[in-house]
Amino acid sequence: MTRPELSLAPLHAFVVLAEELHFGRAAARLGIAQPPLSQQIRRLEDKVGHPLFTRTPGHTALTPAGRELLPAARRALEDLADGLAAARAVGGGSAGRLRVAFAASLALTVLPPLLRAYRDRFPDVHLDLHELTTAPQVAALHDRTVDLGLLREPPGEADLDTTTVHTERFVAVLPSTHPLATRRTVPLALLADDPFVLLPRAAGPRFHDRIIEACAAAGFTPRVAQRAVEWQTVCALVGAGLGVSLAPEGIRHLRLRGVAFRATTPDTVRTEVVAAWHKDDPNPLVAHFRAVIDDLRPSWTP
Amino acid sequence: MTRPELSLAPLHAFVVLAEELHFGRAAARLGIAQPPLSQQIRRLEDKVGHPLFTRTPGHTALTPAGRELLPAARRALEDLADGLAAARAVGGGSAGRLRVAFAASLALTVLPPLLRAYRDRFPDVHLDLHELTTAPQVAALHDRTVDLGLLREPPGEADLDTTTVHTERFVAVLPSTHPLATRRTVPLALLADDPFVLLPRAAGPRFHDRIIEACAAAGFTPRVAQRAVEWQTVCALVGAGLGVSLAPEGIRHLRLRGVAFRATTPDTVRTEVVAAWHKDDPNPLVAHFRAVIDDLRPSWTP
DNA sequence: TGGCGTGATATCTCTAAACGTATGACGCGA
DNA sequence: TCGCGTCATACGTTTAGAGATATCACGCCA
Repeated sequence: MTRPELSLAPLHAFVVLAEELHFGRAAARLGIAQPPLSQQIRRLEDKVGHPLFTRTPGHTALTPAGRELLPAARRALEDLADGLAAARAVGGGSAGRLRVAFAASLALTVLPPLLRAYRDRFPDVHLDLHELTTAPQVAALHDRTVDLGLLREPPGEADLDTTTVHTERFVAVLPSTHPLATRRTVPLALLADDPFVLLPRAAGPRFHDRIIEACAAAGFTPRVAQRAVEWQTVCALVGAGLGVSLAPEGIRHLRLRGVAFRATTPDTVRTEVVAAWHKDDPNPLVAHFRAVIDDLRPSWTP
Repeated sequence: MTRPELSLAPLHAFVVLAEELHFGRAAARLGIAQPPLSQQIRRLEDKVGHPLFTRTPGHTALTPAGRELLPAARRALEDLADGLAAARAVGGGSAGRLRVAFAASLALTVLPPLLRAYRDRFPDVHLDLHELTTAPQVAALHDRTVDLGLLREPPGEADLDTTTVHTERFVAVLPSTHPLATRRTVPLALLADDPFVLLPRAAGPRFHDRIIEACAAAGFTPRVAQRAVEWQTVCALVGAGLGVSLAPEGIRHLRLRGVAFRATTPDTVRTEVVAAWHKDDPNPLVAHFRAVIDDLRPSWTP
């Protein structure tokens, strides 16, 4: 790439003159007087080294050299105008690409309204969605393969900022044949002797610990009979009678046969859905997504 | 087309910096000090309205907006560099398109070496060749659908300039059975009583008149028994015994069976092949073609 | 032949910005 | 904690060129 020999202003004048083929009218369209236009064209011709127009009295026409330069000039001007507009759109956050990771269970609850609201406001932003559990999300945020993550419980990493999207109560997941399934609400302590089906702790340590804490507060340590990586599987195992479980309220949307979801007491035990992003990420799309979260928060936390 | 908001110099700096991702090295490549580069980039960012680079100590990187602008800037710079080079080539006459008309009979004689020499010297010039008789050539030169014409006898038009490419003697075209075919040279006067086969006068009035004049100088007016639009046909008709003809020496190349070409006396009667072009045509390709004609002229006029 | 239209020229002003030197801020690694 | 690398800032100089007005040159047509 070599140093540019021309400037855009004279090239614009050139293009306009090539369209008008009349110095007076072209100057008017450019909003300048006629002499400066003559000068600009002359300077341009000096730089090119050859005349670009033939000026016969009463008729201005392009020379072959001018005809050769015209399409290039036009393309360059259009490219730059388009590129500038695109850069502004991206810079202003009204266009671009935002990479969002989310925990699988959120696809049933907060994710759809969030995406719909965001898309309504920024239709020119392309969303790359990645379903990931907590640990991979943190890693992805770390090496910048993802701009924003939606996960259960704040990850507590120094270089990540978070905001709460939503807090949920826990529900007890019971086989429908379970004696407690006849009650509307289940005190946690009554589950002390049941075997538990839980997610592996590594998938989301903080969330897992929250469950253990809740049980501890109720006076027992859950006996884990089985682990499964997805809520779908956890609930299916519960339905098969392998045990009970504690799950965020949103899991109710799964509606599996043979599985009952019951509110638990005390209802002080809650779990958070949070958004996380790289601290000081200058990407305006991230800020916009956060704004959408802030706007929607009241709508699902009554 | 709207007024350009950017200039090329800063865009060039932007592209170089985007390649180097290092202000010091980019400045060195641009041949300037580092502070001016910082300023140019800052001004550019001000115009765009958003940062184009993230400057974290030890690392300079493109922002999404910068990534968006980069290809447009690169394309614009390349387009203009290419366009400028092309315009210069065309303006300097080393490239472009030259439209040449020629009389059909010249395709056998002067045209091939002329085109070969021209093409050797200006390989990037595209030649549009049109076979036309004299009158259409003059018309085409007039409305600029042709840049240069090659024809027999100067057209004598006020707005056309001409140069002689070549002068030729006339040869008698005889059936090989004709009594005069036994001679090496044929005095024109001996053809006084033969019927003539000639081109239509309208195809090239001056050339036609030249033949009539030659006969008049020999003391007779040719009796035209037949007209034909092409030399090929004229000679075929002569071979068929419909008469004799007078033709420029170059027609010998036709070499038809049953037709003899014989030199004529007096040899003062000659015909000119001329090139014609619009007076004051600024097209350098025309000038170059004329130069090639001038260079080649000695080679075929001994 | 004298206006009219068109473009070129002359001259002046003014500003943006290109560039340099000197220096400051800041994180990072020894 | 002290350099070092890296980029930003401050400030001054210089220049290209964009713009204006006034005027000239020239062909054309009434």
